[in-house]
Amino acid sequence: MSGFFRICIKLVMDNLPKQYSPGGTESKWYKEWIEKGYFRSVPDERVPYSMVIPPPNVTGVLHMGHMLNNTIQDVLVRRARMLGYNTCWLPGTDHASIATEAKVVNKLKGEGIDKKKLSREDFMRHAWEWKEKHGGIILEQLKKLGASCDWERTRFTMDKVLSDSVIRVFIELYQKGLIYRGVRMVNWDPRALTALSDEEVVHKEVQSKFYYLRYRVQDSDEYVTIATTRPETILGDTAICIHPEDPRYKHLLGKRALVPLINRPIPFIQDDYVDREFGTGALKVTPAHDINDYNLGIKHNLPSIDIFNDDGTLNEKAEIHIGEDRFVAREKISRELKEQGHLFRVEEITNSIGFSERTDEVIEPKLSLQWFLKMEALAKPALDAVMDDSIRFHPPKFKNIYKHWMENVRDWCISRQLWWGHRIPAYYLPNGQYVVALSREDALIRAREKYGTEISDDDLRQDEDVLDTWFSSWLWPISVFDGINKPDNPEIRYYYPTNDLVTAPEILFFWVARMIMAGLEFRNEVPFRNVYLHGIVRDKQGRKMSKSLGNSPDPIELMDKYGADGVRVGMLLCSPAGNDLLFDESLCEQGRNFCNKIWNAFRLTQTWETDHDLGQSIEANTAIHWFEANLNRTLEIVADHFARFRIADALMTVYRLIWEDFCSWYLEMVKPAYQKPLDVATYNTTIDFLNKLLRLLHAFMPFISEEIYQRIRGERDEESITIASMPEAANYDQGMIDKFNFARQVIMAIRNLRQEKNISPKHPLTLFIKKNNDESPDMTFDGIVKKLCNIDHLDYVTAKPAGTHSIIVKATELLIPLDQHVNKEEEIKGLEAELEYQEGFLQSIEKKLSNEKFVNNAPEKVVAMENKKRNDARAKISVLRDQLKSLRKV
RNA sequence: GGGCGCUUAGCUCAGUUGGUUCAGAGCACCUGCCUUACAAGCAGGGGGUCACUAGUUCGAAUCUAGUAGCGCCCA
Repeated sequence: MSGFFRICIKLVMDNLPKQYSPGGTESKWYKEWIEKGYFRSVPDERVPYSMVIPPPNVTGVLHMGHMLNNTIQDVLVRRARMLGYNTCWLPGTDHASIATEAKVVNKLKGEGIDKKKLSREDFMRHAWEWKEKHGGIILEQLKKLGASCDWERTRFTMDKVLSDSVIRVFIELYQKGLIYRGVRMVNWDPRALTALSDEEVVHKEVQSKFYYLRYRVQDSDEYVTIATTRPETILGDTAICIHPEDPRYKHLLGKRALVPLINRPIPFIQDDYVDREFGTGALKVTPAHDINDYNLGIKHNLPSIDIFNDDGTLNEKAEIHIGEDRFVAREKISRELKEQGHLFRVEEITNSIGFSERTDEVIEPKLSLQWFLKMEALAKPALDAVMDDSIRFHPPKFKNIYKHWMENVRDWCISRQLWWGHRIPAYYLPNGQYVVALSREDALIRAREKYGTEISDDDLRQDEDVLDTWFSSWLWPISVFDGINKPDNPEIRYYYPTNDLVTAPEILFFWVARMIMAGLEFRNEVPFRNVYLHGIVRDKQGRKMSKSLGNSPDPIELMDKYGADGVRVGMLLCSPAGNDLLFDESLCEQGRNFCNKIWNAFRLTQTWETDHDLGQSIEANTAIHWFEANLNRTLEIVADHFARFRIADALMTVYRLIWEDFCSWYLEMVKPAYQKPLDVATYNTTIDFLNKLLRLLHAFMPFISEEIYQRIRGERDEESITIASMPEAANYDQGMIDKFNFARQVIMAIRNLRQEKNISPKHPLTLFIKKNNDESPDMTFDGIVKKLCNIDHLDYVTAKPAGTHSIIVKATELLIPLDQHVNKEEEIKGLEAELEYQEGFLQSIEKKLSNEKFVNNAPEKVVAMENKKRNDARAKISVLRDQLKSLRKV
C-alpha cells in the first residue's frame, strides 16, 4: 500500500502547486459564470433582492473608490444569491454632462475644432462617437473584480427609455407647478460656462486679501472707507450700506459717494443687515455679484449692474478694462486704486470661496435666467422616510446630516448651459411665450391650442439648455426598470423598491436624497430599504487619492499583482462602515496570503489517503464535534454582522474561522501521522467542512472559493458555488466549545513551557494532571492534548510527583517531568508572583461582595458571577500555597 | 459663524441597553523554528492611566458637564 500511497501523494503535489496563482483561474471562472447566466435575473416566484449600481461616469476609468464601492455591492449581492433570493444587480453608466462635455470639447480643441463653430447636431455626433469609443470601459474593468451584475440589463442615462423618463418627469413636475423658470442669483462656472446647483459648489478656506478702499463723498472733501476682497466689483457698485444706528456714518444719509476710477455716484442706504464690527462698518453693495447684496438690492430697489461676461471677463458695463479676465482686472484695478490714493491698506485674511466641483474654477455668483425645481414639497416626505426608518442609513450618524440638509434645502437649479445631456423640453414662441411638451410635434399642438393655429413648426425654438445630470440620476432606480414610462410593467413591480444602496457620503445630497424624493413622488414608495455609506479611499497619510497627486494605485495592476480576491479582501479589511479608509497595499498582500492559506489547507486534504477498514479515532470524533459547534456559532455571528452591515467584521470573523479554527486547530487535530491513512468518515466530514467554509467565503472571495469548490464538490452539490446555498446555522453544543477552550489553554501552556525551556517539539513529554477542589477530570480532549503537544504518556494524579515542573491552568495543575534540572528558585518566584496577583484580585472581589449596596443593587447574575470568581480565586490560591509549601520544604 | 461626529496597543479599528479575568482584533514588532499543506508559513511572546478634568453610581472605556486636539457637513 505504502508504495502506491507515496505515488498518490507525489501526483497530488505535482499537480497542485505550493502557491495559489489567481491569474488564469479568475478569468476562467468569470467567463463560465457569464456563459451559464448565473447573474441573469428575470422575475419569478422567488423573493427578489435587487440593487442598482451607482452609475459611474460613462467615460471614466476604474479607481480605488469604485473598487471599494463595487466590492461591497458584490459581497451583498452574492450573499443574497446564495440565500436564495432572485438577485438582480443592475449595472450602468451616467452621461456626466459637464465632465463629458469638457472632455469632448478638449478633444475637439486638440483637433483644431472650436465647439462654438459647430452646430448642436455636429457636436452631439462627436460626443456620441466619444461615448461609443470610451464608454463602458469601466464596466469591463468591474468584471475583472468579479462583479456579479446582470450585464444584459446594462443601462445608460441617455438611453431612449431613460431619456424619455427624464422628459416625462420634467413635464409632470412642470404641470404640477413644481418647476419654474426665473431670473435668480445662481452659481456660475465661467470655465464650463454653465450654472450649477448649490450642491456642485465646494467651499474652501483660502488666503485672500482684504482691500480697504476710500470712496469720496460727492461734493465734499470727505471720504468713506469700505473693505472688500473683490476690488474689481466696485465697477458694479450701486450703493453703500450703513447700519442705521452707526453714529460714524449717520450724517452721510441722503448723500452720494463716487465709485473710484469711474466716478459714478451711488447713494448711501441704511440697513441693519450690516455688521458694524466687521471691516469698517460700511458695506459696498454690488447686487449683480453677491447673493447678499442681491437681496439688499431687491429690498432697497437698487439697480443691478452686471459687469461680467459669461466667461468671467469684464464687459462694457464695467467701463474700464473691458475684456480683461476678472483676476487680471483685480490686479490692475488694485494698482490703479493705489496710484490714485483710493487704496490705503491691504490685509491678509482667510475666507471661504466657492469652487466648481467639476472644473475647480472659482464660482461667480451671477444673475441668470434658469429653470428651478421647488424642493419644499418633495423634501418633506423624503425626510420623514429616513427619520421613521422606512429607509435605514448605515451607519446611522448620517441621519442627522441628512435631516439638517433636508430642512434647509433650497430650490434646485436644474438647467445647464451645455449640449451633452437631456435637452429641456420647453419650446419658445415668437410671442415670448413657451410651451412644455414631450416632443416637438406635441409642442406644436399645444402651442396652437394656446396661441392660435397660425403657429408653424418653424416658429418653435426649443430651449438650448440641458438638464442637470442628477435630474436623470435621481430616477435611476425607477427608470432602469422603465417604471416612469410604463408604471405598471412587471419588472418595476417585481424589483422596486430595491433592497440596498451602496454609495459614498459625498453624494448623499446630490443623489441619495433626490432618489428618495423621486421614489416617493413618482412611485409613492421609497427606492431602497438600506443605504450603506462607505468612506473615501485615502492613502496611508490620509490624503484623498487623486490623479494629480499620483497617490492612487492602478486597480487593474493591483489585481494582476494580488488577484481580484486578494484586492477585495484588502479593500474590505480596511473599511469599517462610514469611516474613511486608509488604503495600504500590504492589506492586499494579506488578502493574497489568505488565498494561499486556503489553497494549502485544500492541498493538505488532497494528500490524505483513506482506508475503509479504519475506524474513526476518538480524537477525530472530538475534533469534528468541536468544529461543528464552532462553525455553527460562527455562522450566527456572521449573519449578525451582515444584518448590521458590518462587512469588515463579517470578513474578519470568517478569516479567523478559516485560518485559526480550521487550519491551525481542526486540521492539526485530525491530520494523520506521516504516511498514515485517514478513516473515511473523518475525511468526508473534513471535506464537508471545507465545502461549507468555501460557501461562507464565496461572497468575499468568489474566485478561489469556486476553484476549490469545483475540485471537491460532490454529486449533490450545485454545479457552481455562485448558485450554491449559504450554510445555515444549526443548534450547537456550547459545552463542547467550553471544553475546547480549556484544552486550548492547556495546550498553549505546554507549548509555552517547551519554548521557555527550549525543549524541541520532537521530544515527547509526560504529563500528569492533578485536579483540585474535588473536580472530576474531563477527558474529552485528552487525546488531542497528547497529539498536539507530543505527550507520550498522560496520567491523572493526586499528588505532585517529584522532579516535575508545574503549570496551573484555572485550578488544575499540569505536572511535567523534565530531564533537565528543575530550577526551584525560578519556579518559586513565578508562583509567588502569581499568588500575589491572585490575592489582590480576590481582595477586590471580596470588597465588592462585602458591599451591601452592590449585593442589593446589582443584578443577580452579576452577583453570582462575582461569587464564582471568588471561589475560583480561592481555589487557585490554595493550590498555589500548597505548591509553594511543598517546594520550600524540599 | 451654525450643526454633527471623533479621540481605546506602533498603525487601522471593534467594544451592542454601565457588570464575566474587560481592556479586545487584525496588521506591525520581538523570540524560536525550513516540524513532509503553506517561510505568502508554524509556535510562543511583549505592548494601552480607554485624550484630559470633574461629576453620577455599589461599579464608568461605556452615562453627564467642562477642557484640549482632530474631522465632516452647511453658510
